[in-house]
Amino acid sequence: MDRFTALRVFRQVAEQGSFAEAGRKLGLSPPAISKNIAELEAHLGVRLINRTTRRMALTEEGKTYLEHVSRGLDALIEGETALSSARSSPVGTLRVSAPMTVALIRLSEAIPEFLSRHPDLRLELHLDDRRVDIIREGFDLAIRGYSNLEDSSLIARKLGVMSHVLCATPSYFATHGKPQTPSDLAKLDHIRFPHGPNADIWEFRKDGQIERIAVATRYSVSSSLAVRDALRAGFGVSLIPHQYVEKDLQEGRLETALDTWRTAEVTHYAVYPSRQHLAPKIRAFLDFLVRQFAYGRIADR
Amino acid sequence: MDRFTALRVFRQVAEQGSFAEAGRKLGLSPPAISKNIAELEAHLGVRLINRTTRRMALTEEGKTYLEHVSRGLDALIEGETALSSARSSPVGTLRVSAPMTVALIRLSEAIPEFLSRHPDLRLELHLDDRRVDIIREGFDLAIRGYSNLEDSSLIARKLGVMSHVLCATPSYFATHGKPQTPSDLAKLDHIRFPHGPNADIWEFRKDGQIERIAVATRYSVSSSLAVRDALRAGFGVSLIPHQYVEKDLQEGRLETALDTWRTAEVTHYAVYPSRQHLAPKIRAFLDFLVRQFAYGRIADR
DNA sequence: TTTATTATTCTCTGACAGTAAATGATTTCT
DNA sequence: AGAAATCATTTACTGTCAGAGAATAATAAA
Repeated sequence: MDRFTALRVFRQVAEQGSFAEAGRKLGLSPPAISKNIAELEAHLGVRLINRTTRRMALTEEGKTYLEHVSRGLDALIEGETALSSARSSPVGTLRVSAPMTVALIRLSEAIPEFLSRHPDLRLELHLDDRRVDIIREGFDLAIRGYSNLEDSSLIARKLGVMSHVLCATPSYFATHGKPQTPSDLAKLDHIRFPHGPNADIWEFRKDGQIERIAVATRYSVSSSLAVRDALRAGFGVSLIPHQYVEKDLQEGRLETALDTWRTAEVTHYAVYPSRQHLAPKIRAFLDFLVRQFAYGRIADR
Repeated sequence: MDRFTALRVFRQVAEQGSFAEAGRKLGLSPPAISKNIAELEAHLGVRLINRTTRRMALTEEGKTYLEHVSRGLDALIEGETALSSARSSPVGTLRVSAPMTVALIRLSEAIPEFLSRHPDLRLELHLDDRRVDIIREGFDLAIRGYSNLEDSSLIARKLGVMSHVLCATPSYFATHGKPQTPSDLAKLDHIRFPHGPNADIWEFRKDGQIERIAVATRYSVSSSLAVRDALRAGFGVSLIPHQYVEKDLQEGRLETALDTWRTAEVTHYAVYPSRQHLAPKIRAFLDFLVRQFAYGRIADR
């Protein structure tokens, strides 16, 4: 028996005082009403409605049951309406995990405007270079710089690719010699960034040819911004996203090398649990991300 | 979709934190759990549970929905338990309609004991010689002295037969002459009781022979007890249930006539709306009635 | 690695909710 | 008064759907 409709029928009948009228309101045939009431009574073992063909009245038990049923149905319906706003517009709290540096470079400036565009949205942005378990920790979305996450049942939306450049200060190159081939790097000091796929091996590609350099380093630091600081201080060379050192290159603080070689790339993904019934708040943030990274790509020029 | 089970599944999954475990508790297979959740989400257009094969967590919307669902289901379950007592023992208020005189003769003495036997029962006994519409006026049961009520959809339980006697005061018979045949009644004063099938025609039967007397009367009164009072005052003759004048006959205040003729009978019925899911409180009162009328029949001897 | 558990998809089947037509009962209209 | 209309219910009947079973994919633990 479909209890839910039986209960709705019961309430409607009680309100209308008529089987036929209840049937009309609910879009059901009179036999359906009869059957629902009869089955509900059979299930409860209690007569709810005294009725002849012409008159009907709730029994005492029917009246008490009706009160509970009404409260129950109202709560359930209220629950649906509570969700209807979440289904149609971005509301609620959005929990997002993102790597520190990406967030600082790509997002943090634009977030205030994003939030002011969605006044009913609250954002919890957790900046963390860890690879978080978004289900366990309850994140709606995470940004990741890993490319090999297609296996999971999660959905990964590609946001953009960050090309890396090899660079150091002009003076460092002046004293240690500017490398002409990847193998020249062996003589230099490497600053290591432990996250990402290129932590311990730097790859350089040109014309189908691949050179791999083992990273030997005295300084490993898990933030690209700290890597940049070390570069600026003239400590050595490193691979770093072009974006992060754009200004330094323009203003001559840093200098690139091996420009003709293609090297490491980091592809950023937005990862979220499911494509089905994607909440508008997630949808909105996804769109925001895509826009931000697209804009960033132009700035990469 | 069966919303009721879907909601129960949803709550169980949320409580257990596992689809499989919820399935075990509810006696459903894993696919059934999956499907229920998926269909519920489809109906709402909202993702309620983020899940991989190994981990699951309610979404923000899922959490708010769960609260409503829990409240709703609790109310419904509470409603069922509220009825369970009414299904198993006589509790609540019992509304009964009965003719004044029958109630006084057969019931009122015994009712206190009946009520003390069922401490959770309240009785509203409406004494009214009217023929009430038990559905419209919300009675659980009515006692009627009419025999021709088999047509209705109501249930009629035969309680007992009251035989009538023709009587008057000895002095009345002395002055007006004691009737030897029904036709002798024409000369006497008739006290009329308007309810019942024998209001205007008195029938007398003997040996397959039927005599009918048209009642011509100056005094019609709708209570048998008032008829008795008029008889005692020597106003005339009347047909009255033997039971009502038992003492008067024993003590010589009244006297019967035409004893060899069979005359009017009133059959009393207990009438109630339905045999299906008969409430214990009604059941108990019915049993009480049957017992009372059976006892009364013995007293008729 | 293997093994075990979990969620999901697919296919299939029995049950069942609903409809239409017919019946019985009662009220209201003419 | 009778006739017509409305109402609840019963009886077939049908299309749908909820659930089980087997198979698959994903993940965690041993």
